[in-house]
Amino acid sequence: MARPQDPRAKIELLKAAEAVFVEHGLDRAKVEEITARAGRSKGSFYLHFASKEEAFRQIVETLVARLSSCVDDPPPPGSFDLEELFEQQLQRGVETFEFLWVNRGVVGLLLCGGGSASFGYLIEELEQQYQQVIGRWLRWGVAQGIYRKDLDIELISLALAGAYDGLARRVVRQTKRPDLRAMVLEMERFTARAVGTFEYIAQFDCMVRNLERKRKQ
Amino acid sequence: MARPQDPRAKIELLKAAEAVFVEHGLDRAKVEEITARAGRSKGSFYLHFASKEEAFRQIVETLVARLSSCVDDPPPPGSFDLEELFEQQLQRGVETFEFLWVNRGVVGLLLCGGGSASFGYLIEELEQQYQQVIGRWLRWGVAQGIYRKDLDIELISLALAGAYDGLARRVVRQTKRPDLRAMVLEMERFTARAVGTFEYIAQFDCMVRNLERKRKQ
Amino acid sequence: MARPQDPRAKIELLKAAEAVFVEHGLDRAKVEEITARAGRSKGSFYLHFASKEEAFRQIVETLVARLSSCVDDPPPPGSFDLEELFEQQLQRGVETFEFLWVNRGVVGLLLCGGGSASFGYLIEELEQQYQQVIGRWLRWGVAQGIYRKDLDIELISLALAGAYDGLARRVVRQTKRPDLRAMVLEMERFTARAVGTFEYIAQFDCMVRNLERKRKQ
Amino acid sequence: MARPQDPRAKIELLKAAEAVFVEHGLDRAKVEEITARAGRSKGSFYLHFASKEEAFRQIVETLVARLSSCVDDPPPPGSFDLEELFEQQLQRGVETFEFLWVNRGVVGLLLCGGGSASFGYLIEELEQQYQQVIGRWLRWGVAQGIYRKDLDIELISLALAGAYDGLARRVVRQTKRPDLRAMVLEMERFTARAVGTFEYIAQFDCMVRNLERKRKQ
DNA sequence: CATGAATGAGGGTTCATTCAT
DNA sequence: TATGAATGAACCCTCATTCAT
Repeated sequence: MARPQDPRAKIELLKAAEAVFVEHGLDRAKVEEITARAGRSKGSFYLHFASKEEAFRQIVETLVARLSSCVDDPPPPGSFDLEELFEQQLQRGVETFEFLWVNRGVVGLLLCGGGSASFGYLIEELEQQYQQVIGRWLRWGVAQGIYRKDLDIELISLALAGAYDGLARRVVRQTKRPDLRAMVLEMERFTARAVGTFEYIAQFDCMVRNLERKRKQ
Repeated sequence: MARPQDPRAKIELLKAAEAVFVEHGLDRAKVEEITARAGRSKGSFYLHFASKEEAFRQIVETLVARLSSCVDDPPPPGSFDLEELFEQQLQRGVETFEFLWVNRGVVGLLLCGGGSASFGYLIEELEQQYQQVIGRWLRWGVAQGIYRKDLDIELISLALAGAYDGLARRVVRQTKRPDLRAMVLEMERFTARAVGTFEYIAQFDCMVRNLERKRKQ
Repeated sequence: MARPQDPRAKIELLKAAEAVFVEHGLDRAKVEEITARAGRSKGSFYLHFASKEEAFRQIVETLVARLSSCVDDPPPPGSFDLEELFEQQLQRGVETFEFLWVNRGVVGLLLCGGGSASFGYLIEELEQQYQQVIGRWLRWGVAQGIYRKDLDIELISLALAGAYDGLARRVVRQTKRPDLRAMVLEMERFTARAVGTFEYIAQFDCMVRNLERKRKQ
Repeated sequence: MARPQDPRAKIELLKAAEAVFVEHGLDRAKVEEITARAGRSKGSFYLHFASKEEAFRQIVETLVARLSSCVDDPPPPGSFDLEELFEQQLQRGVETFEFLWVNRGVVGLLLCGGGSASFGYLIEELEQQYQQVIGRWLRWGVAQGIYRKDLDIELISLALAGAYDGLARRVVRQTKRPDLRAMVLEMERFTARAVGTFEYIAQFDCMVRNLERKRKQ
């Protein structure tokens, strides 16, 4: 019977908070600016968040959780269709980068130490997780015979994680939407050449040509 | 403001400031903690720096300037000894990463958005600069016939800059000094495979073998 | 503001308010805690009280009013039965202390400056009133020839009011119900000795013995 | 070499704080008002006190400590000059009440629950301590044969402590300095009559007369 | 009338910066 | 020049009160 809670309130506050955090970082963001942008009173902020940090945490943790689910482990050993798998991974990659692009504000924040010294651990964990998945793919590729046997997995996964990481940083910094598909494809090609056997490189180029042909139809 | 007499004062303050900035970020760093660590008075800080931000700027700009000089453009067209050049670049890369390692505190700060939303432009400029140099090397390599002709220079330079960037981030985060030389060599190998012609890749492996042989003597 | 319908509401709110005020004092008591304890909405509080202070005032003023009626003036000059009078006063005193004990929460609050600097006047007035009644009894006793003629009424009434006051403070602070009758009786004995003539003291002891004999039957 | 700390600062702040706390109680006192009255900046308050509560605690604990030392235990068994002892105790009492009068602001605050629900324990402890000392004097007096043997020490000490307590409350509330000596003397007389044997009461009156005679010379 | 979401004034505390010594 | 005491603007958060439903 009481005034029903405005369902847009929290969403608008989160949106405003996101914008302000992106603009100023956690420490310089003012709760008052957040609420002003959301067109609400200062007090309303505390109806939805226990503190400024709490709102920040909510924003970045949500993002991290979604980014965390953006990578697949390699399939279990057994028969599989390489071309299909490649297409899947490419699709996955594009989706991920699209997600990054759409959320480039907060992602930028997150990649920059979380806007505050105290949230760096989040991105560190995420990057470590990514690097480990890459490591597993590398080992899988070696086992499949498509990647070179002499890879220093530790170093290469570091470099590859770094390459994707750096790419992500650059994407979120753009002002115009880049051709994300081309970008991911190029990264795949890049990776294939860096770690693939000569045979696989040829096979890879062939897969890419097939893919492009399909798309044009 | 006249130059103060005691030259150690500023150095000690900078050292302390660096440590405190690294630990807490610009916004949460307290001038008092800086001066306390430097064993100086709070007032002395303002004899050397106009403000907290100014000290921060000095620290990061100095670092950026030195990092900025860590890359060489490719040599002008004409004859050159590829092996010597490779060795030079390798050497350069190791030195750069050693510098990063030694200054890993501030570099980490810098890579994390400068510890505050307002210094991100510094690292952005630096990364852009690196990417451009990489782009020039790529074009040079293509012109030399050692890199593949079908490279999307824009994308590849982005990816490579990202890879080095990501590697740097991971290095400065380590607690134990990694084998930097192996790391740089691996990155070179990685790059060579990613962008080199098949011929060059073979030549590259050969160069690496020669190099290792020399080192052992 | 029309009288609200639900009469239990106000009672429950007053009970809850009393508890919360006793626990935290006026300033630190939160309206929300009061309504939560009363199982009502925050808004309902303002249907019954104009403000938090108003509720507080209502609680303490009610108490003060009832405490105010706990003392009798001495009887008019003329004949009277001293033993009966003594018994009446003793009874009255016990009832008063029982009332204090039952309401020890709010009484404690009231005696402690009203939980806030702004309600001290209430207790001051009450204590002054008590002191004056005591003064009248003293004068009456002197006139009756049962109290010593050389009493400094002003001072003695001050001391006696203080003694009862202090006793009240101690009673409301107990966790177990003390023997209130013994307490009041002791105070009466104490008073009798302090202000009575030697004759009256003997008479008093006799009255007490009679009383105790009656009670045992 | 730096600006020396103004030695009056803390004292002035304490004085101002005392006044403001007395006026409004802990919760309603504003740090800003304290510093304004002390003619200082708001920040200066925090150079001397960790928090508003801390300043409050300092003020009341100091007072309690001094009040705590205002009572003497009875002398050890053995011979002693009763008149001298009486004179000493009278003197002691007068000094105590003079101290209360001089500090009537804070004492009033203290007696009113410490101005906040959370400091009540201080006065409770103090009052308990006083009551115990009174109990020891009573036992001593009984042992000396000057107090009646049938005293309910527990109750009487409660009543006496209450009487002094109530007196103190009334004293600190006065606007004009009362005749403290007369007051204490009357309390002594009051006590003597309440608990003394008939013999002692006579002796007491005699001591008082001697004392008054001495004073007039 | 009853509800509880929304409001926003208010105040404690921090800390960069100034400045008297 | 060097010091560190003093300053006061800034800002988070609380909570009494209002009011739309």
